[in-house]
Amino acid sequence: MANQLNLSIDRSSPVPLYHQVVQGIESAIHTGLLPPGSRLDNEIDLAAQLNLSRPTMRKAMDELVRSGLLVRKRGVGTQVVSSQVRRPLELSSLFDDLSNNGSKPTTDVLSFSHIEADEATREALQLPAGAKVYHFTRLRKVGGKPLALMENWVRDDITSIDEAQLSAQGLYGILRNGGVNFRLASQRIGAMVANDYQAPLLEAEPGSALVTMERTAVDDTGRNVETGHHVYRADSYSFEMTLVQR
Amino acid sequence: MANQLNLSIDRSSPVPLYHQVVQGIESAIHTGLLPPGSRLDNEIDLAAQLNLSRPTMRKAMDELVRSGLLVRKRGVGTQVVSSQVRRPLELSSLFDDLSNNGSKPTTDVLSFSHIEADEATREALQLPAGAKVYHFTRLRKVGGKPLALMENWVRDDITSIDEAQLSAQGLYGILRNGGVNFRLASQRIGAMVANDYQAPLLEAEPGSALVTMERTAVDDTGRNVETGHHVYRADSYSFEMTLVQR
DNA sequence: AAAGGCAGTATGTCCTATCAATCGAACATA
DNA sequence: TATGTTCGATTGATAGGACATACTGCCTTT
Repeated sequence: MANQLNLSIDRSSPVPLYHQVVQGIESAIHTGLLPPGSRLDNEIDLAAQLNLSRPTMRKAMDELVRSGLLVRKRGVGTQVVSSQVRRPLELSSLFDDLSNNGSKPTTDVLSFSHIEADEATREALQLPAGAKVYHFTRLRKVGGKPLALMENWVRDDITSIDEAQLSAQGLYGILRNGGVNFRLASQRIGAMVANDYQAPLLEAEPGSALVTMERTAVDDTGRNVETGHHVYRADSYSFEMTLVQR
Repeated sequence: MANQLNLSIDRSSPVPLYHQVVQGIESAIHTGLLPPGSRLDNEIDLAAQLNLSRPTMRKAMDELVRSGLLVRKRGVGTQVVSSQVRRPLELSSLFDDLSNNGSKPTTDVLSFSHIEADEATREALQLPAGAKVYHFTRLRKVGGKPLALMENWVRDDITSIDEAQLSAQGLYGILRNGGVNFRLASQRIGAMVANDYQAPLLEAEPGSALVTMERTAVDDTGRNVETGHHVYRADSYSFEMTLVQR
């Protein structure tokens, strides 16, 4: 059952070969060339078809398995997951998500200060006593409708931040431009009801449901760069993710 | 800077070598032998110290990077993430999580039926018209306090389920015993306020905040085995996870 | 006809080997 | 002094081979 997924591999491209394969198979799945439930050729044949080594092919398939598009079973084979899977939850910012989605998010900076970190912030960002941080609250709107209320604390020894930047682009964009390479974030998602401060800002009724998210992000040098408490209107936002068995 | 993380690798063990390394480094981090922020020896030296090949060592470190315990930087090295990271969100059930946590969860089966799947369920489980499913609602308590209200639909062509089983153990345990190997799940987390049906069952005030979760789980043959809508008391439950940059 | 064993097939693990890309610091130069 | 520049160190990518293990279906045996 040779399913010709005529991918073209460009060896002069700076994109790693395994990643080209990932993209090729992803698009084959999305275009329907590889329908849900269909079986792929075995790793060795696929590698031979594309003139790749088996480890390279396996690395590509590993990624696809981890991202939830494929399932593998020893002795049997590899097949496309039957249902439409969603993108796994990746390390990205709300601003990026909305922008990639074609929306045009806007940001109101509600407060901005450069202050000495309190104990909780020092704990979250692993800062010594007396260290200063940027502290600000923002209201994110999309299509004129408020979506999220965000409060953040950012260490100040990486790049400087001002109010104008925060209005124009997302926090993660600013920090990336400042040379920060994010590697991971730990976050906690919960729920609460809108209080009298949040409700009018989000143009919601007091007592309506909000999704809460607390996040601390770490860069490639191991520093805790940023921590924040965000709330989202529950009727406009939820977290989608794909979990993969290890 | 040779940090002797005197791991012992047992080549006769059925546990893969790379996984032994993962466990060894994990425990070294948790016991403080590898303090946060410390740098590991380079991959080649580590591999030599443990008499492993570099790819095997790399595979182990890949897992640790993906799980958020290590950060790597080309040309520089690998170091332990400074903060205490939480376990990444894995494919597990609430029952397992609570049991592993030392709690003793109990389950009240509120309703149980074996019915023809409605359209939404057929869509979620990719079932043909006329297929039957198990449908049930459960109330999960821990320490006598209600925590979660769960409604599930399970395809009936894998293993049979009855009310007694559901009272005694978690759904995932039943299905695993029935030969199901879960591979992935896609889920969506949001928020709502407790309605008049949910509130008394959860012993919460109507209008209090609930965390909502919808999940569909897929097994190693690509079948959508189970889908469910769960709500949790927001004051007792939240989702913690670690996101890793790809 | 049912049960058990066997072989084929596919993924899982592990190895040696080599080159590329990138970072940081030491060094040389204007 | 300030600014490039080179180079060692380290991770990233790719190749190809060997053997292990698990699943499926077929065939044999009872």
